[in-house]
Amino acid sequence: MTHLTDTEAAKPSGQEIPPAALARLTIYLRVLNSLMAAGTERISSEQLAESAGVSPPTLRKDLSHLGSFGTRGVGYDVRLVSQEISAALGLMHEWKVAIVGVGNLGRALAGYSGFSTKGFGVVALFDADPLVVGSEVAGLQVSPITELESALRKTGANMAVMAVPAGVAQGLCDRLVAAGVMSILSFAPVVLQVPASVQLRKVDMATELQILAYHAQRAQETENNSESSARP
Amino acid sequence: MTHLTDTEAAKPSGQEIPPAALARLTIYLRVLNSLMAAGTERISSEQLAESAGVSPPTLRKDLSHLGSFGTRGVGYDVRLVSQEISAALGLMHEWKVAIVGVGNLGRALAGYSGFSTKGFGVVALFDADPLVVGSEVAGLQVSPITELESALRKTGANMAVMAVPAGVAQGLCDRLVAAGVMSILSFAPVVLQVPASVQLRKVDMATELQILAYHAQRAQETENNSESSARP
DNA sequence: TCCTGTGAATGGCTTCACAGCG
DNA sequence: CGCTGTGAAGCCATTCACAGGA
Repeated sequence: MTHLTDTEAAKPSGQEIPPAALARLTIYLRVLNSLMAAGTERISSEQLAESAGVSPPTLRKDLSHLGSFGTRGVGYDVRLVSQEISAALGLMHEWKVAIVGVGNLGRALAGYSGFSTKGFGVVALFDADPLVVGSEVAGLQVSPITELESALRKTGANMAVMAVPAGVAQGLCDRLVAAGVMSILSFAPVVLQVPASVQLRKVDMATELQILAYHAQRAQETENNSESSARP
Repeated sequence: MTHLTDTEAAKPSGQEIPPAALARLTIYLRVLNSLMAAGTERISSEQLAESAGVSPPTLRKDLSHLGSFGTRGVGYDVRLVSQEISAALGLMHEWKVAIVGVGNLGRALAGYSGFSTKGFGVVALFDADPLVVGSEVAGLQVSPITELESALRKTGANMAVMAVPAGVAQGLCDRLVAAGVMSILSFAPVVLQVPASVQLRKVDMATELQILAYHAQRAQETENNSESSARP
């Protein structure tokens, strides 16, 4: 009753992939690609699951969201599964990415080799600093932030990565949205408000470290407790 | 029946905080700290929830994991809640962080101002490149990777951030674990294998972009379908 | 009366065991 | 016979509506 989009009901292409499964699919894709580079042609769910750090049933269930393309009694064709995941994730054509903010982080992102090999191409760089504007980074000339809208249109960028200070993030984010960018990845340590139609993802190092600190503290407390409370 | 650790059942201090709630708590903390800097002393769950981008019930439930320190009919004391979250996350004492890999990314991380103000201090930098070793980054001298173990011991680092190429990540990770580091944040685009006792978190830009691509593709397909399918 | 705190219900993810096909 | 594919069950977390106190 919930999904009315099935025209044939043969392949689950209209189904939405659960977020947790989606994140894992990207991991499988990476493992498969490195297997392919190493010349491996076939792999079982058990081996692939171990390489990806998940349980075999989880792996099979995740792949089943895309369809059934394994060979029973044998395993998976590495190239085929890689291709199917790529297709499901929308990586068959290249996405054009603009990087906003060319500090150390922006430079690191611009030079990230994983970009070009995996369906993403950096097409524009922006910065507000006059000393940085005009310089060449990773083969691209840095544009002034004043030209954001025009350069986005000219390059046809449809994704943006924000590597800017917290204070200016929301303003730039609004400009990106107004310019028609529907997918944004932000490294700025602030909560950004965007319309529901825009996909926003956040990478936040402070959050990650704080989560680690929480677990580390818990581990220490448990240790202390088991020291002092020698009693079942 | 599940939790047998309650000695008094008054304050939920022995309870484990659900992962999703934990991640949100770090966001609340950031919002609260910026409110505090702005001089705000009180805030309602509704306002705080909006600033953090969550629903009010979610916020209240999350905070209830730490105890009850709001005033009914009034709201929350900004400073108090900030302090409680900090205590729960283990941020009352400073964690000593070593950064492994001083490329553009490592440099960006070393210079990240959020570190010092929020319970984390960078105490050591490592790199394999002889050209980088010995140089000063963010007020610290870069040590050669050969001195990893000795420098970790000397500085008392108990957390590590890895900003290294995929190929060398597992080897360095093993060395960190062997040296007693129990909390690792990795930016390397590979699946790292660690003992269950070690907390490993991963930040993966490729994964984030791929997830964005998936949603962007879905949005496009939906758009196309509603165009062409006037009626099957 | 207001806003917080929480118990109950919903929904989704993971796990399991078995069916299905090469 | 081996390994994949999947339906069903169990479990966990989030969500909601209401109770509870200042």
